[in-house]
Amino acid sequence: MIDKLEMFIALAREEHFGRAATAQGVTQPTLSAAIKQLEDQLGVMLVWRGSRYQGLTPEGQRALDWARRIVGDARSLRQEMRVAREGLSGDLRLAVIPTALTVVSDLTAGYGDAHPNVRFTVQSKTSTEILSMLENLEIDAGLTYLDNEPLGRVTTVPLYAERYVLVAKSGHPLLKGPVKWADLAGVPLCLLTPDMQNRRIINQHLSEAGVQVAPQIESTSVVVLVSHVLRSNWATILPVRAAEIFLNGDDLGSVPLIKPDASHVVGLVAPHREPFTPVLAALLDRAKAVSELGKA
Amino acid sequence: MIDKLEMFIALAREEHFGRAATAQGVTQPTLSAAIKQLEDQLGVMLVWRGSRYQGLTPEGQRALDWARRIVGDARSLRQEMRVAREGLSGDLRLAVIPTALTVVSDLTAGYGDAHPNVRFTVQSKTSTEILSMLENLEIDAGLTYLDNEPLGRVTTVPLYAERYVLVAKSGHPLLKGPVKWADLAGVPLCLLTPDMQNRRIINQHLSEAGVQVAPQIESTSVVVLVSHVLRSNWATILPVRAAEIFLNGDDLGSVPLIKPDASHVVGLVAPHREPFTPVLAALLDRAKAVSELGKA
DNA sequence: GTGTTTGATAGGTATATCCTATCGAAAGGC
DNA sequence: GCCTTTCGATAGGATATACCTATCAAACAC
Repeated sequence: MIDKLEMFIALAREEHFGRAATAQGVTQPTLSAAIKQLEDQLGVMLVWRGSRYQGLTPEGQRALDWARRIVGDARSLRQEMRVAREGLSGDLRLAVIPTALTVVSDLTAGYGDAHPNVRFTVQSKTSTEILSMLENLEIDAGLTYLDNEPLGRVTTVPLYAERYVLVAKSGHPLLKGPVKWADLAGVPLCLLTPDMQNRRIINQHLSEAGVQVAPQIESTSVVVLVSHVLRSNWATILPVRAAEIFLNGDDLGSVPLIKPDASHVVGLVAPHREPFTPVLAALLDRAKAVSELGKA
Repeated sequence: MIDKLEMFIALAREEHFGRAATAQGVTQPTLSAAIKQLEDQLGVMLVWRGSRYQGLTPEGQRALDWARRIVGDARSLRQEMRVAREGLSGDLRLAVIPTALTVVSDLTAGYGDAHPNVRFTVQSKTSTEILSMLENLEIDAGLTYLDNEPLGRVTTVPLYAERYVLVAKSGHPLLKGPVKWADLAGVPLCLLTPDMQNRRIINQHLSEAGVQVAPQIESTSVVVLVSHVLRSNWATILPVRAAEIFLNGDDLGSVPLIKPDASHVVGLVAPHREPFTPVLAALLDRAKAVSELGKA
């Protein structure tokens, strides 16, 4: 039963029998049979059938919610028993927005010492991807914005409030002192791609300041932005936490962006499943410990 | 996996391999093997083994919590799919304290008309039995006291506040007007057995009024109490809701018990499992509709 | 039309499940 | 102290389930 629910979740995620089967490490006929058996046992059709996958029926959608919960709880049970057996261990899968990647080390630093048997897997993803991966049980926790987009049924630990700086090569004319958002009109910029929430936030502040931008370079990676800034006169806008790792040498400079003094809360999100698994509970504790904001 | 968790729950409940196997409709070797496989899969010992059942290990206790949740959710999934298939139907298992048995018809009256395919099974149980049956998934909801004993993780809908009356054969000298608890010293009484919470509540009020009682008749059934009252000069103490069904004729009389004007809240309790199954959600709605108290 | 993609079907084999029968250890009766 | 009963584990065998490979039929792309 639980195996079939896992396959059902995989099918809903991949929207493709063959891919879902591969993801589950079985062959396509096995997965097809499993879905059919699930439908027989539940007595309802879960998937619209044509010659190809055509989405879930309404019942399938409701069943998916239960399946996610049941499978998630079953994994929690197994994990908790493994912890009882061999102490905190296993793999903790994180997905993180690009501008918060440097914060991961704040979390792992203390954690890794205390629990050397816990491995971390960190992926860089957009905030919407993070939420959907959380739903699909593909990650255990995420690091993303807490105050902007609807989050769903999750536990959150606020970590810090993003503040923005303009980053450019040393000597750039705007690096003299704090820069207003409105001053950026006409400044050549490179920014994250518009599917990233950070970019949407920046767009919003720019447009509120009456500035139109058409960045010459867009990327999903902060490293790409900074390396372009280093080799040209382009500037970029980054949260302080994302920028400071590049500011050790003399090549780059940064100044605060003001008016408004924008601030967006970033924090840890995890599925809300009481009680938390020990590995996740330890991560949440660690997050609360390093948080700059009020304890949740 | 889920079947094994069901067997594990049954074993924890019955504390006996053979009985648990019977309860699950399998033979004892099958259940023994299932538990052993569960232990192998989880990699921990769940049950203290001797030549007989000796309780759960600490890991077994934790696993039991998860097992209850997983099995409960799996049942919810199946029930919700059945409802999607054939409308509200199935069996709704209730356990009720004896003094609230007459209230069940308030709930079922409207419910049965709207959903004729839902069957009710109603058992009379003590409040502690109700909570443990709720935990063990043996019932879907209960009717019990809400304000006295710790309830655990459940949803509650308050229904009414119990008020107490003295019930005796017409002509009994105490039936002239309201009776104080303190007036009951020396009055021959028959009461519920001390394992019932109602009796503990009554004992408390009596002892606070300085009255010692040693009932000649104790029973777990209100009917037994009333039939004794009818045939003798004994009196009994009952909540109004439990007494009024017997007060239609002229044979019995009742007067309020005052000083203090005791009041204890009775209501519906159900496992807290979001979202609720449709059948249970309908019952909770019905309970809120007939509640005399503030809506929860 | 032709080739490709996609999910369903068929058939065979390994595995898992569940039963009956029986055993050995511990507990209980007298 | 010995005998009986209770309880859970074990053994062996029949049945059901799960999963694979190979193949098919329908829909789509061009």
